[in-house]
Amino acid sequence: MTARLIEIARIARVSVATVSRALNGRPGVGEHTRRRIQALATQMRYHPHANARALVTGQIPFLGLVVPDITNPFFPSLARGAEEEAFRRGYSLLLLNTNWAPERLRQAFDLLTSRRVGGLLLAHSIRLSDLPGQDPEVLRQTMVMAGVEAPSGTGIRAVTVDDRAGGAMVARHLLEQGYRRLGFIGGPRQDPSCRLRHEGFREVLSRAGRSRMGQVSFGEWSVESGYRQVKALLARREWPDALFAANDLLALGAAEAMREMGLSPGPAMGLVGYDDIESVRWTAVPISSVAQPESDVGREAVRRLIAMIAGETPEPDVRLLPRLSVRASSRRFPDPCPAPQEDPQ
Amino acid sequence: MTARLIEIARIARVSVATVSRALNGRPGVGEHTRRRIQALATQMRYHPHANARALVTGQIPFLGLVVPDITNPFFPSLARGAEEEAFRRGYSLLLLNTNWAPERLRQAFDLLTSRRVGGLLLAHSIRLSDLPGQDPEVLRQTMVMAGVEAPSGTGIRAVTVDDRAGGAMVARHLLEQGYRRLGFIGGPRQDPSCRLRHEGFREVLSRAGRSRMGQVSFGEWSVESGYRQVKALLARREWPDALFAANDLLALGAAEAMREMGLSPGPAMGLVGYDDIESVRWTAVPISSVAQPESDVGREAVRRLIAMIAGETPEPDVRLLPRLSVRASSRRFPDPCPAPQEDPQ
DNA sequence: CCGGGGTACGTAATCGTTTGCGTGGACGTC
DNA sequence: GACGTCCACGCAAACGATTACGTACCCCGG
Repeated sequence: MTARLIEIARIARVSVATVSRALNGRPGVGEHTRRRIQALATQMRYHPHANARALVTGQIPFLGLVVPDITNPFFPSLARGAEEEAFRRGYSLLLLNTNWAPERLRQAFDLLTSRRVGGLLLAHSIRLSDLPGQDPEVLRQTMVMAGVEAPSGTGIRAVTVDDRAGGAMVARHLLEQGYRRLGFIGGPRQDPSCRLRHEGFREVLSRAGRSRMGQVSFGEWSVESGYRQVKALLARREWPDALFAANDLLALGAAEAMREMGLSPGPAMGLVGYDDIESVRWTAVPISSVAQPESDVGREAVRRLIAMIAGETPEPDVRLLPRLSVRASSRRFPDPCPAPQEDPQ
Repeated sequence: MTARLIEIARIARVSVATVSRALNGRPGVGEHTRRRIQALATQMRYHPHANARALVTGQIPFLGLVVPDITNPFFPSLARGAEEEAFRRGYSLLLLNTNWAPERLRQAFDLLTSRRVGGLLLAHSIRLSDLPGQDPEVLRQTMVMAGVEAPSGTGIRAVTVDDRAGGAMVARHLLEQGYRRLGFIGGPRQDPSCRLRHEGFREVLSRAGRSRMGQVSFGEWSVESGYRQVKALLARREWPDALFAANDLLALGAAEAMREMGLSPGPAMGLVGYDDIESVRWTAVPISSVAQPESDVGREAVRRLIAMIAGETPEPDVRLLPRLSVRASSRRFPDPCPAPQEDPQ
């Protein structure tokens, strides 16, 4: 048990009000007694009771981070950035792993209404139907989307990554490397990320001449799907000479399919993935991939959320830029000036 | 703003005490008024104010999970298991990422003294010197180690994974596959995990005949170190015909070194790693590895922590068993009866 | 000598619950 | 008809802080 305010007050022969003022640096306390009280407090190992303080001030020093699956490597980095920023500002971060269960998503909002958290960071794609009977005005003031678009029309703040720009980067890179016909394999056709990555990719290609666009195919976000899509693609007459896989799982499956056809990613057929997960560095031919600034997403989202809770108007929404990690799977020419070791361990 | 007890009370024309009793299912309320109040509560969207309740009951519905780096794939799985179990029991899980800074570790304990959390899950190797001036008795009642040994002599509860058994499994597997001289490459010599994995490995070998033990070497937990250790090993006269890398980063480096020497993991030279991170599935030759039951560690640790907080005596410490994922890097003979697809995506 | 203003502190209300204790009425028993 | 029991409910004190307001005192100017 740590000491209470009242115990310090009794020993110092003053009222609790004075002790509170002294320790919080508020005016209205003599310099002498202030020192005396502070000394006493550290000596008695006083720590303010966070709950009691929260009850009266109305400030809740907790933020909730809602993720579908913390095991997915995108989220730990996001969590790391968010946690760091939150702690710096005196907040603690709650982890909520919904495991994709709508039920768990509801519980996350309950945390808001039961005042366990002061705000919510949603790194979880949601539909409007997932917000049943929540006051939209409240949501707008206590929620920030992190890494996903806000449901349209809700006016909820969001910090996202520019998927369209990512897709465009890939297209430009592949063209620069001299690839001629660029194919695309994706996840679910209606998934926003998938759609935007595809659009960015396509736009660059159409500016470079329509003939550059190879086959396009969609499926799921899985290794298996990547494998199947590539197998199907390579069964046709005309092959692309490079592939953009809209996520790294797809890319891993694609690489495997290519290998089985006696084709290895690289000069013969370029391959670029998306997300830059660890695994793509360790395939037989390391796979190029678009890296997302997950930590920054977390950090920026927290900054906005805290500002909103404090009643300030947060900075406007941002769309952070991804970065392309070029590896052997999409290098047609040996690097002219060998860059300083891209993947140092 | 959600409704308060007092507002419900006014409308129902009863006292707050009655409302509280009605909603919490406590006796002392007539069946009729109880229904009336419950109906009113749901209609008015009442949610109890967790903080206020916590203040009077003294129960704090938060647990802290302290990890050095959530980005390390061991911890998300642990966090997942812990979060799931905690939520099931009505607790929320705080994420504390120390980033290895002792300063941040101190802050974690402050959360305990300032009553922000009711207990701490430490998935973070610590020394006694990291617990400065903490009352050891308090720690024993509010902390559980998860995945790491407790500092000896502290009597702190711990849920760990049996590293010695893991090492032994590897040795037995390699011998079964017909490998003759087994080498070992490790992380820091004084690291407990490294030491135990080595001991388990060594014990099995010495029972199988001293001659089975090849070279042993230590370094750091990194790809780079694995690479260097293997290069050094293969510079000697007598080669082992299989290697146990005490963690997967080392194994990845080892595989790379072997490849550079024109040697690929498999029948020619066996290789087994430890931790079973995603990346080892995607190397040119997929690498066998010892998988740890991280989720179970988290879950079991939470169960014990909650029991302790509730004043019950928790179940005794456990040492969970790891599981070996056999892949091509350590298969000398083709699988006689092809098991049902080990790594389905 | 009186009054005004500033300083240093205490008193008490407040945040939203839970809970021990008191009380009035209905009901049953002798 | 008096008395004891129970039940359903209200009253008020907690929990541990913050903070508006009141008050005693000192100092200084007119």
